[in-house]
Amino acid sequence: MPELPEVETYRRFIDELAVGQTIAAVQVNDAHVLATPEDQLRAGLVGRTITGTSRLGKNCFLELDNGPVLVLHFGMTGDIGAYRDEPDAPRFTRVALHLEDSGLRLAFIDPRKFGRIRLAASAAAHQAAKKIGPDALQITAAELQQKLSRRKTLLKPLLLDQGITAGLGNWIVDEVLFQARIHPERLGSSLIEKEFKALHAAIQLVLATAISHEANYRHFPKSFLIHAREWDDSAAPGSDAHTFCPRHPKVKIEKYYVGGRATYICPRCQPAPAGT
DNA sequence: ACCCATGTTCTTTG
DNA sequence: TCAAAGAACATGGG
Repeated sequence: MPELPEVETYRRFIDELAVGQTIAAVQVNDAHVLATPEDQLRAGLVGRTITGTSRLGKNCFLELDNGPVLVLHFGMTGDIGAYRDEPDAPRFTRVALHLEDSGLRLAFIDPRKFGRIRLAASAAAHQAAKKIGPDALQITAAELQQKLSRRKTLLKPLLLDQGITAGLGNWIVDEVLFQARIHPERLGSSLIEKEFKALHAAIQLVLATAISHEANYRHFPKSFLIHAREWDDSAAPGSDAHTFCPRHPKVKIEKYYVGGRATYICPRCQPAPAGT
């Protein structure tokens, strides 16, 4: 789940729960998710007060009263939670921050352990170190066009590249390209100005919609492609209406692979580029 | 038992 | 140097 809208939802949760709180202890259940050595992490966190939160793409930052930030990246299966007593700890809690004032524990949950927790000097320093581009909610249409228009690479991998713009993941890129009516295998350099505008508008639309529903895609509008994907294999036999294009009730959504990632398109809305 | 999976990063191949 | 595919990571769930 953790693409930009999920991470923004987590950030808001953390902001309400943890800002103003002092970290009493750092509980490490599985050091695998630590990108900063455990002793350094503990030294940097215990006794510090969380002063605020921010987000860049899929990264969430907890700002600390002495300057550095705690960076959370949720990988493919990361989540955030809170609990009071250890028996109530969510399954797969890998790290927990004990909050001094409320007595709550903030849980970093991650079954598959692709997520990472680290300390960085600042959000900007982390952005530079990881070569992360502008946040997908902040990037302008002109900036996006400038970054894509000289690239002879398939559009879908370009949009997934966090160095171009940060926060778009596999499901969202498919949704964005569907809303913009652009095929994922178009080359960046093949788009015309109008298409860049449509692409930028679609990014804004999809992210704003997802955030407003706290990333609960089951509540997304019927005009969204995601229903074809999510319910693809969970639908009862015989009820396959959701596998058709929201705009073309007789056109089946197609699934195939682009850049190794499962990709869903409407072949009518998103015509393939010539030569494929 | 087998196959798939939301992300990132490295390796290989062309 | 670039583009694209594949693999690796670690594990749960269908």
